[in-house]
Amino acid sequence: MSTALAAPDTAARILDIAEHLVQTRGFNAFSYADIAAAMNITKASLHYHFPTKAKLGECLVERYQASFLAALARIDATRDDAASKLRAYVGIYTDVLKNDRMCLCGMLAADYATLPETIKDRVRQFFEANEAWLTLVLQRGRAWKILTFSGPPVENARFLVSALEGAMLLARAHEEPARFRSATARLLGDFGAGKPRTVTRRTRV
Amino acid sequence: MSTALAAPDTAARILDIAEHLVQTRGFNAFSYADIAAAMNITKASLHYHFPTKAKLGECLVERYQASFLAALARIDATRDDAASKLRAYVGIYTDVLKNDRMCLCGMLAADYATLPETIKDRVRQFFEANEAWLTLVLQRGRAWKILTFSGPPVENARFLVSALEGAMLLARAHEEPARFRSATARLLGDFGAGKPRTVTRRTRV
DNA sequence: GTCTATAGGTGGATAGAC
DNA sequence: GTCTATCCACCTATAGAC
Repeated sequence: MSTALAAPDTAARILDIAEHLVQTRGFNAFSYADIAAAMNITKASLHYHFPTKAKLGECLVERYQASFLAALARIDATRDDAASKLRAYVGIYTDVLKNDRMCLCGMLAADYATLPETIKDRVRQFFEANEAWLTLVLQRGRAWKILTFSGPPVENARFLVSALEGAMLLARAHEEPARFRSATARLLGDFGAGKPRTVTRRTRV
Repeated sequence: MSTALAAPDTAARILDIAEHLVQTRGFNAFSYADIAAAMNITKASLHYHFPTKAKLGECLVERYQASFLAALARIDATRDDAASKLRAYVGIYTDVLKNDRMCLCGMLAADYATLPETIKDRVRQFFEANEAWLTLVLQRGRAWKILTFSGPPVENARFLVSALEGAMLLARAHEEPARFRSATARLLGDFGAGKPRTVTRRTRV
């Protein structure tokens, strides 16, 4: 939120680069050497800021979740109805994919079995926070007759998260971001949160 | 299809173990040493059967796709209506997850950026074959008024695949296979392919 | 086909100078 | 905070004996 143009501190820059590497390659497919090369410093220097790769991973998820929760708070502050909130939520994922990245925690979910316990815990916590927020949005959206869906809100929230993560995963594998747009349009439509005004044309049958 | 009880040949056993490792840990988180230890042979012996890890990966996807296509052919041969076919298709994924495995190609989709080109090609081919089969099922299912959905069949097929992969991914991270069941029930219901008779109880609102 | 032995590289991590 | 230098474990892969 600061308007200062000061260069980010070293720890933050390390996290930026590591985050990008994990989101594109996975936790087991990047090394301290990769980060060091990108920053023009040595591997040893990295260990001063993050003693182990496990610690680095923990900080990575922690920061990612904080930034995600901040985005959710902004949505709550700026969007009135549940449909608009849902569209904004999907928009977060869309922005992530725009940079050819997978969701950090979606990627870590694939690496899950190989992660240190501390990181596993934080990944689960990330998804639970997402589901909790979505559950509230769905509950209220249905109560106010803005959103339409059947079944318990929490199950629909979980379905939304997994469908979005899966759509990101496949869109990346096909190198076709358009597949993600198609999936989200369908998802939002199912919940009665589509945006008919800005849709270019609606395919019929 | 043979009824012989002969021990599988070495190459096949290697593939079995490698497949399990990739499905649980990912392509970059297993080594020849892991396979060698599980088989009580040396790493060098593995290289006789699969000269490089890239070749091993190719054979892995090739075999997986062949077995998947065979399963689809069995569905076509034994199931009449599109709804039943769709449920059987979801059943394949359910069986994979039962062994605490992720779909092989779903896992490789996460590792995608780090894969050799030859494996990338095969992964995409796997998903395209799935989408093609599903597209046909959806087309005919709607034509015969057995399945209900809106939009082009191919987009719905893609949505199904990505939603299933995402549901597997998240169910594994939460260590709760029940989440996958919930997601598939919802998916099948959306397409009018639910199985109301065997559902224990249907949650209402 | 499987072994021993080894090459050549990279992984995360540490010690200690500056 | 960053460096050089180094450690040891592990990686994929090969050569050549059996």
